[in-house]
Amino acid sequence: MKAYPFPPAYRVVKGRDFARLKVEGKVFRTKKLIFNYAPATLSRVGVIVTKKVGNAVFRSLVKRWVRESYRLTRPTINQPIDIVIIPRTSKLSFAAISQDLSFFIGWLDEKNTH
RNA sequence: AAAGUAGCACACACGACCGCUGACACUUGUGUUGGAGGAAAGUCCGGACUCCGUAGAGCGUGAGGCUGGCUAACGGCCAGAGGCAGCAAUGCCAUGGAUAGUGCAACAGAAAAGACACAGCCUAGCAUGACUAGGUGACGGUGAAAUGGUGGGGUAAAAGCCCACCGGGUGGCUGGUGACAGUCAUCGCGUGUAAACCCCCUCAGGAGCAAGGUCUCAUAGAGAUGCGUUGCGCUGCGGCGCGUAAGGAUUGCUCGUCCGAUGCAUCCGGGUUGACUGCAUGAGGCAUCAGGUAACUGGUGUCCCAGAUAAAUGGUCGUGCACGACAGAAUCCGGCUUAUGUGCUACUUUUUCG
RNA sequence: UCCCGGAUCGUCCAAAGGCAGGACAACGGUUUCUGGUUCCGUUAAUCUAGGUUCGAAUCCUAGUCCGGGAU
Repeated sequence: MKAYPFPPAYRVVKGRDFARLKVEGKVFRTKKLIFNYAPATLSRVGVIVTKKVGNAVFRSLVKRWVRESYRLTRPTINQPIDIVIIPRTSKLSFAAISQDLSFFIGWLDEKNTH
């Protein structure tokens, strides 16, 4: 049994889903990331990295960081939810992304219990 | 040792665990194995490949431009010629034609391509002048550029007018495949700009993988092909003119070509979304032998080496060091250009020591 | 990914290879008791680097940035 699998089903892929999350979803912001989220039947994640973040190499690295940190924190999500993560700045690191993501999930958990 | 010139190589490595992605196996969720670059970049050139049969012919337009070779092709590469820069190693050059023609050369300057006028110099005349006639040709605050240059002879004053050397044009001879070089004779020889128009030579049909092809699903009509018919006037019954229709299409224009109004018959197509395909065995890599100064070519052996589609290479730990620059494939190749870290080799100049 | 177009004062536009001009804006003055209007003046630019040319915003080459089209 795999501990932290991350198959393609766990990703937001369709352009329609991105548009739906943008219109119907709610927004949560930290200093470095923006989270668009909405309830779903299966928890999924998507990443949008704009050109102001950096060049192609760095954009691709940021996407890998986001996916890796999501893969590791996904078991802590209690309610199924779709998330689109949008980095806001070029001052990023893997540690910062992980910290913000787990903070967002903790905030979400607390909100649902109340 | 310092400064410089040219070329080549590498692009953090290894191991463990957790993940991503292609292929192949079988026990269908495991295993084995492959997984970014020298520039993947810019999209600046050249091709392959695909579609457009209204893609033909001519003109135009665009690109290239010393010579010979290489190449699928090129604006690329190699070997040379000439010129420029540098003490040198070496580097750079859109480098055909300015007597085929046209244009332009601001300001300044007498004059900017017409060698004339103006100013000057000289001679002659008598009216002795701010004069007339003739000779002369670059001397004259310029200018980016001034009618080949320097020196001498010559003359009334001068001038390729004459001579020597240098430069240039034309013709011959020699060497070279050739660009060109050398040499002899001859001509006293009217600027620059062709990255201005242009002339000459060479090349180019257009669009681009979001090209193009196949399938599924839903919706509802339009298209293709073939055959026939089509008005009026003249008539020698072959045709001719007018009209429908002085129209439309053909990715710059012309010619040429095609279409057209209506009836019948036959056939079934179009767009959207998604999937598959195009799509990785190639003008391929490596080794070696042969030919060639070289670029490159040929033979033999061997290898298969990314293929995604919100888009695959990351995270953690350990060890080592130079502590890791520029930077991410998207149809594929050959170049060019730009960005960029480290190391090595050869050569040049200068200095010091032996 | 493929294919196009552009870059001139702070802004919007001009400019046959020969002094970069106009409008608005800004600033200073004039007029007014003050402000506005009017009038006068000033400041201010050729995306960058090379090349051709006597001379480049203009011609050529390379780069940088911005914008557009094709799903």
